[in-house]
Amino acid sequence: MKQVELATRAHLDDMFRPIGLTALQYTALTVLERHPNLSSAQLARNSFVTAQSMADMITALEERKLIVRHRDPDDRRRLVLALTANGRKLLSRHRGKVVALEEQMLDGISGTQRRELRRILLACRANLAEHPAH
Amino acid sequence: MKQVELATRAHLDDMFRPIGLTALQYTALTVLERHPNLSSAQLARNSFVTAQSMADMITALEERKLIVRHRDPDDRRRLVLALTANGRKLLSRHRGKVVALEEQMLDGISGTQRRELRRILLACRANLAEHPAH
DNA sequence: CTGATATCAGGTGAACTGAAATCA
DNA sequence: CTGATTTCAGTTAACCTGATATCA
Repeated sequence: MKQVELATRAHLDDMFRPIGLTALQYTALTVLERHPNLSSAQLARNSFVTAQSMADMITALEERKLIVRHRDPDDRRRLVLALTANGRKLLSRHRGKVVALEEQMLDGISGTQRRELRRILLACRANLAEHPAH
Repeated sequence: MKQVELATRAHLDDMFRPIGLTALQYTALTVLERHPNLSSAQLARNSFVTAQSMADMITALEERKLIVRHRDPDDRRRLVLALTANGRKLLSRHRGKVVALEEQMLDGISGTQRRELRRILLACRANLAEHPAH
């Protein structure tokens, strides 16, 4: 599992190095695309990392003008995240290459098996979250 | 994939923190158990990392007297790795807990599906290694 | 000479803990 | 007061590149 993740990240890092983005930053953007108006803390929980870990990435993406943050008027503690037009443009510009990489990784694996893989990974994640590591 | 790996490592790190071992160090020991007499460079390739990255871990394990290194008489460049009695004892002492964690992670997933998962992960790794990220 | 192994030195990304401020 | 969010500061594990020495 780790080796697949490592290899995938190396490929993605190569892909995004020319535009100065890491694999994880790109991934965070795609999460924000699917789930708009998350706070940094929610995004961290979604990614199973601490709020502090997520903060660095958020700051970098904000400096690159790919996301913006604004206070939630209903809960003034929360800083809601949103993609900018720049962020959306960047995603659509690179989506094809990322899909192609996914296709390379899953070459020879049927649609049924891909759905099975997805289901099993989600189950593993849930099973490990039940008795959290401390 | 990354989240499952992260959660697994967090659990393993908690499990081995009392004896001052990281999850990856434990994993390296299990690899050496299954494949005795590997060199550090072979172990690195096996794990898809550079020889330099592996070196730190090897040094730590040697200092802990869990492995020993000795020159291969047939090829005096190679430093062959072997588990010590201490290393083997440590593995057998903790195997049960690690198997239990694996069981927790795979709870509700059938034997057939587990074999499928393994096969797919190996295929993904091979597919990503074909056009390496330089 | 080329290529593999090991090692030394230095650097980075991406996670962590701890502590403090803000606010529901 | 308790609990969630955000932020500041410092730390760590586990990677990396580059250079060098040994040896097949």
